Amino acid sequence: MSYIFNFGVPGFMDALSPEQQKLVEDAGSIRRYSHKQHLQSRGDQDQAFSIIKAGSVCFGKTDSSGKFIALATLEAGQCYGEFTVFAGLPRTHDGFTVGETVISHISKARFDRLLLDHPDLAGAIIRVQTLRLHQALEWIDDLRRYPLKYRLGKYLLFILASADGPRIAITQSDLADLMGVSRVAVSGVLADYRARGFLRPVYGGLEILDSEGLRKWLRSFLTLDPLVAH
Amino acid sequence: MSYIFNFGVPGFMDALSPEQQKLVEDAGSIRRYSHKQHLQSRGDQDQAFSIIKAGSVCFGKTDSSGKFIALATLEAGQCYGEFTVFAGLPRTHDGFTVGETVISHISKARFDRLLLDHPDLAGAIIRVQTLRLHQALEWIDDLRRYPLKYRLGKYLLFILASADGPRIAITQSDLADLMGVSRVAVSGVLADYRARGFLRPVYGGLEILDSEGLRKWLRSFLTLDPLVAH
DNA sequence: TCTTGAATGTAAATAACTTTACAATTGGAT
DNA sequence: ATCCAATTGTAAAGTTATTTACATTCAAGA
Repeated sequence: MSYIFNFGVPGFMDALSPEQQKLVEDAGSIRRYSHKQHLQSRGDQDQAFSIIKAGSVCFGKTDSSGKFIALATLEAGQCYGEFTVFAGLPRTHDGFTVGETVISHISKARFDRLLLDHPDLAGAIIRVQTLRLHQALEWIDDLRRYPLKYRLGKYLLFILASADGPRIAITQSDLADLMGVSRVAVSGVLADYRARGFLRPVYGGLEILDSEGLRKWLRSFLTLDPLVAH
Repeated sequence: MSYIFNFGVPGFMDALSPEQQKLVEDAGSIRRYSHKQHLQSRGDQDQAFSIIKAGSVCFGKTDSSGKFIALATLEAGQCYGEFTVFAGLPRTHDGFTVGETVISHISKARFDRLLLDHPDLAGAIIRVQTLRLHQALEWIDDLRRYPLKYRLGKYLLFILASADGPRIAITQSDLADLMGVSRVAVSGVLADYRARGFLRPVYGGLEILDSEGLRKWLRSFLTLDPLVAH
């Protein structure tokens, strides 16, 4: 899984040359975490740029009523903490590990120095942040324009593209958190997809049976969406 | 009005030093437009960075069914075209002028050279793009978490903050386009706000009567929102 | 002053989604 | 082999927003 607004957009590390990658990786200090360990809370003032070396991290926000909405689950190779380092913001999301996780942390001070010493990093950063902003605005349009019935299908195709088989390992509850809707709503859409022969729910995941059929069906609704056009 | 996801975030020009502003402004060529003149369509391949010198520009997307959803209306002093210049993307939105408008255009080639000659511009760009991304993610959370009843109030407070009086000049239809909902829904929420004494609809706009009352009322629902906390 | 297009207010039927609830199924642990 | 917690399927009632429709109000121009 990845930034759910961020499919098709390279992570920071991918946007860097091998030499730049080494520079950034060497600047960090390694820490290990167990499953479901708390990493940060929205509002925390610590500032650091972090690279996930193994495992994954789920980010989201919980309001006072206890409702959690996930923004993304980042996996090994991806980074977070850009907001604190690039814009000086406090932590914008709650974060916790999913599975045994290893993370390399770079303090803001150290990252700032890295950027001063290697101004060529700026180009990659601008490009990636701009692509992410673009994806975020596309997502906002999707949210306001299309019902869950179509958004979920689009999302599943994205997940499938980065999966290595027709099986997607995600519970309907987690899927609901990521789409920002109730589990019942997800369950209903999946039942509809099953009836159409697009997929088959299995315990703890989904098996996509006809991704091309799903894509074709979506294309007739999500008319201005090149991502589904593929 | 401004980027509706972007309140509190400086525009590019605001983030630059006076010398940098002059550099960027001097690089552009001026063009004049009449009211409701088409500027660009989603998918256009031309690449340029543009600064609105007078008037304003409305950006949004229209799908094949004809449904238009606005992203933002930018006013004098604000810029657009970052996606084409910073990330090489085609135009992401349809754009048209609102009122007599004057725009300064800088070609991508010229902007690239500007950035090469003045690498100190990169810091401001990174910061602004990161802040915008942050605002976009906050907006996404709002969309998924809160009903229109609360989102609209939050938006009105933002508009009010950059207005010079209690009167906001925007029709309910335009408000609906900006919120991505139907005019009827906006009308209903405004009727509710009127009943609560927060505002009074006037022809072609709104008159805010009790912004502090509205803020207080919102605060009890939008619990994790510092913007309303103010 | 009168006309006219734009904007507003409101109602009714429908669609999308939520919350709550409960039964059935699954897979791992003892 | 059995238990148990997690997951899934589904139903019902309520909320939010949509679409369509129509009457009313407003402001600007003839």
